Amino acid sequence: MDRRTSAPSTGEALLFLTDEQLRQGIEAMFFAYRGFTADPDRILADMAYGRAHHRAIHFIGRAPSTTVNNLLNILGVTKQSLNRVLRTLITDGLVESRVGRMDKRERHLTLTQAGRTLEQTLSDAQRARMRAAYREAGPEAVAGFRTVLEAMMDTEMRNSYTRLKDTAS
Amino acid sequence: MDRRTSAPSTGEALLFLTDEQLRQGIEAMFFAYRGFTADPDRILADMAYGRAHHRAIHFIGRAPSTTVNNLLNILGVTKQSLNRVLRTLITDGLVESRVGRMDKRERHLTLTQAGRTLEQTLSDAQRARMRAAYREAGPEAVAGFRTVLEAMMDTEMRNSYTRLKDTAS
DNA sequence: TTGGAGTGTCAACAACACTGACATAAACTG
DNA sequence: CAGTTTATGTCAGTGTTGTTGACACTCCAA
Repeated sequence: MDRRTSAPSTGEALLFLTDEQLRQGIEAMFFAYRGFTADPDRILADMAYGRAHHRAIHFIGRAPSTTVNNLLNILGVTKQSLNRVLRTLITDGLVESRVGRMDKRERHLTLTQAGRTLEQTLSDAQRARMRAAYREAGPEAVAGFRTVLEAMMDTEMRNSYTRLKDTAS
Repeated sequence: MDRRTSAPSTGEALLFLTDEQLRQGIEAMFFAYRGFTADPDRILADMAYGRAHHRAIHFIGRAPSTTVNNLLNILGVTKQSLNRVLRTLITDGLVESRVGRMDKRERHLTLTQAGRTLEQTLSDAQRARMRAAYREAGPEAVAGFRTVLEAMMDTEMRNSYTRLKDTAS
């Protein structure tokens, strides 16, 4: 292997990473993400929905009764962009929007039964691919996979990610 | 909510993967990919270019003298979509298009000096993040990361990926 | 009461993907 | 050579998803 170590200033091992190694990682992310989204995209193509709808449905299903603002932070888009998506989902009866009890400005978003059904269909497809990849790679690889991905996130995204992970029970 | 998935029927290692574990992997991909593209996106936002230009520049720089058709296969977009991007890059003097010697129907694409400069700027930013993530995660995690990503790709993409990896030397 | 936060909406626009149709030149094939 | 296929370019139209900017409304808190 072309990995060399030298006297580290801290306690950590000092990793020398060639541009070539990094570029392979970059390309791996590019090609893998295409596969990652391919299955839900195929399903959504037949409906009037796209990837943005999938994301909204996923995170509403994940954290029911979440507010619009919370969803905005997770998705990292403008409220105008999210609103367009939410409006279609609400009028199509996939998402329910309830005025908050405490703070009546807030809207709490929950999947309807139809929304849960679609969410299930989409995530079944995505999980199937993820499961196959995990099985093929093995548990140690999966742990490494998760570790690198977490290190690659921006701080705020890592916070969102961790918060979701911890509220999972 | 600790539903177990079915076990593999063959003699492979028996991995029990809960829906929750898989969902965390899905969300990790989502958040990490945002970070992955954030730095080049920021740079490109100031110019008249977007992510599509970055991808074209990356793969032309990676495989100089590649043909349009080859690039189409790698990027997985329509020729109309790619052509729009290539046209701007060529007229802006970042990419050179030469008629093939053997087959004069083909156009061979190469980065100009200006193109290489931009490519360097963009990939420096992306590599910096990748390097930081790799260092933080450690070599075993990196190996696992790559293994899982490869397993997640569609077959054709994995072929493209491997071909690029092997021609790197 | 005033200021600000949370939300919804309108309009305009840009990036990037798609389909469909057509044109051109070169290469291949019978 | 004639006909077909391949590689590429281009035009026109459309859809999804993102952006700004502006404005209105409700409600909370100082």
